[in-house]
Amino acid sequence: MPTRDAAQRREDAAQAYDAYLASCPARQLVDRISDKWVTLVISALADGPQRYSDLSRRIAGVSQKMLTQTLRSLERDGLVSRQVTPSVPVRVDYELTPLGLTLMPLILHIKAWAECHMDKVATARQTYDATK
Amino acid sequence: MPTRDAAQRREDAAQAYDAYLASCPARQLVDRISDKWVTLVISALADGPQRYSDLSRRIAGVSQKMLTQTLRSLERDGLVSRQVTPSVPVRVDYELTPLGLTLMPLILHIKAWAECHMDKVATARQTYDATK
DNA sequence: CAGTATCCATCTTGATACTG
DNA sequence: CAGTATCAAGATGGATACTG
Repeated sequence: MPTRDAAQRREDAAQAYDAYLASCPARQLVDRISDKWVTLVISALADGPQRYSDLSRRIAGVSQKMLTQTLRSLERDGLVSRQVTPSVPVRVDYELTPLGLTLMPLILHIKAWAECHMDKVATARQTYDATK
Repeated sequence: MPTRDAAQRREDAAQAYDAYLASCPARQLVDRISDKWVTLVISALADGPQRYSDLSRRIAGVSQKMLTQTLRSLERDGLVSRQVTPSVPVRVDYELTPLGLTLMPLILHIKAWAECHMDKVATARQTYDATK
């Protein structure tokens, strides 16, 4: 009789994996930019500081909840800064931080790859779907 | 009375946004690499062809369902090829396609950025959480 | 203007069991 | 070995209503 059954081993593997995930910086970044709205917000802010209402207009289709949530998480990660002007009505501007700016080229590279190769991906999909 | 109420306008915006999403190649790519397992599978395959069982062992914590699902989607996108050897028991090897290989440098860049800057992100998170 | 709070549908994920 | 099928649970996101 083994000291560990299959379920136990699987649990161990899952825990080891979680630890790996938690310590893997690339994984964390991917989790970050993989958010549905993060890249859109960063792209929008690439043109300079924007007000909350500007962002919600530029990123059509985003709900207040998601926009706020995305901005909060980016602010928490130090990628975006938030500045409140206590006028009436209140005005809030968002801006990429220096750290956020270093992430920009990365997103541009992704865009460039996509623009070069996504047509091939689309073709591959059609071929695959037709074959299936 | 306006010809469109607020709900109507929001719906229009959402549809326009969907159309934008559907036609935006960068968006599609982000959707692709943002998958929880895609980057891990591609990283694993960076070292060369791997069998299904090898992959499931290297990417500890992935369920059969998710591994299969991820491999299928990558195959569909033309990023990974699947080769079946009809022996007994059957053997299946997965390998990056030329297209998949062009995606590699991108992922390496992401890794490089992460390794350089994620400590700052971690610090920013701690500061934010402490302030809050 | 710039949010917060709540509810609810849906999508995703994983555990489990079974198969050629 | 390399899957497929099914079901339950948690995460996700959007609609809606309200506020300093």
